[in-house]
Amino acid sequence: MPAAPQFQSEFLRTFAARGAYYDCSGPEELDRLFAKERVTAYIGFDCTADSLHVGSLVQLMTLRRLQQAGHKPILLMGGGTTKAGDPSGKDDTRQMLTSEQIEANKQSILGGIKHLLHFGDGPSDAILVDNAEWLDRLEWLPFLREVGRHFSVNRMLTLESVKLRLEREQPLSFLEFNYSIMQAYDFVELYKRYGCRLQSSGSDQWGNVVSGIDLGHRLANVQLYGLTTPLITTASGAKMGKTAAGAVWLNSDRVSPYDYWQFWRNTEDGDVGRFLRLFTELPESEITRLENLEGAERNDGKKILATEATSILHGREAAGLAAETARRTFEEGASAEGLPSFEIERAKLEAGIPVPNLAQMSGLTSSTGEARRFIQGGGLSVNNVPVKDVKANVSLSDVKDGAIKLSLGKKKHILIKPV
RNA sequence: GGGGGAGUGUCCCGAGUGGCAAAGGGGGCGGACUGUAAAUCCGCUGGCUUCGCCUUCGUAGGUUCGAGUCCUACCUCCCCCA
Repeated sequence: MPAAPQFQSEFLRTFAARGAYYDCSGPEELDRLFAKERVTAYIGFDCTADSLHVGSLVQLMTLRRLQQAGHKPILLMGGGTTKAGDPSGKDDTRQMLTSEQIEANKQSILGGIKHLLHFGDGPSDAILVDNAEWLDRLEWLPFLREVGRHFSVNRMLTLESVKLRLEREQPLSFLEFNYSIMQAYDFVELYKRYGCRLQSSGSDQWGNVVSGIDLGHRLANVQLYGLTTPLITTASGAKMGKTAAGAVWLNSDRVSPYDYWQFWRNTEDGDVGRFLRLFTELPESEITRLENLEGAERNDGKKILATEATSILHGREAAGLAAETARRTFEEGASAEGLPSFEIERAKLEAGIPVPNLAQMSGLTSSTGEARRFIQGGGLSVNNVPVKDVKANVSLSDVKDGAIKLSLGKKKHILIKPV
């Protein structure tokens, strides 16, 4: 990672101090620009799924910080680029999505991140645009003559995303090959429409950002800038936010605020300070204090990280609720109300249900076979007591305080409520 | 258009001689130890009405008591030639 320069402007200084800085085109000039005027900057997100996940959080935080520093963020939804598919970081061609799916994804993504930015007409209010607005309408030959002539295939072949596919002898369709041209075109289009001067992105998009800057010179005779953030990995080197259960999604219907809070609560020791800087807005002095706590006190830092990060995404109330549910569950061992629950007919329970079936029905395990294996490994508990026998039953007599607490390991719990 | 090669457990990579629920990794999950951490060790990592049955090796057929393994056609991809 390149060392961050000594920035003068408020925004870039904070950006770097928070650990979000990776690289930048023309750092001195961009710094002067930020010091002198309100900068319009954009970040694009593709609509490949119905929710973003924590991998995009650094980018979202960048938009938020721009806004807080009085600049103007543009949230670009890639309704158009998604129709091509970004080859970056993918071995295989993505499945082609229909326009309807893309539109539905877009709406869903927006719903999940609405707390993060303030949209409107004010000077530093965020703008929402969809690149399908212009990309959908392009005409093949005029586009090639106006824009395509500025792209050298020789250079495009050296783009990381393209090179990787070629080296691995993985297919790269012509459709995908055009992705970086579209992204470059977006940048110039946003300059023309909104005076956008800066594109921020993850470091993996650097090649595409630079293409946009070049195109700005050629089509609009303007100096555009790029600012990238580092790829966030955990202290043990794993890509953040991917588990077997899937990505840590931002939309609450995929990952509940409680589970989201838990995700941050389980941060490795070595990541606490870094994550507090990146994903919360606490002052540096407080972060320094938290990251220097020793031993078990480190958990205090993790709880604050969890609550702050959850607040930014889901609001302070939901975060507080998640924190309280976690406290009751882990620190008091109680069957806290806020845990996920599953309702079952009283009559069925009265007759007695084998534990593996109940685990499967409630969604705690994906199959009865899996539940059986967990029982054999001692990983499944009823009311905090490990189940010993695969054939064990639960019935009404196991109901305590209106529910049976079924647990998978120490962290996953579900309340079975008879109705 | 011609020639050569590849597609394996739906997380990924990858062995596989006609008897295979299919080696080995990585990743993930569970247990022990802890602090809801890391490291380490152990276990699990197709489904079910589980001492048994069912479904899996690109797709569809065929040969065989038996097919991931052999044959045929098709699909997708890679490489070379044109």
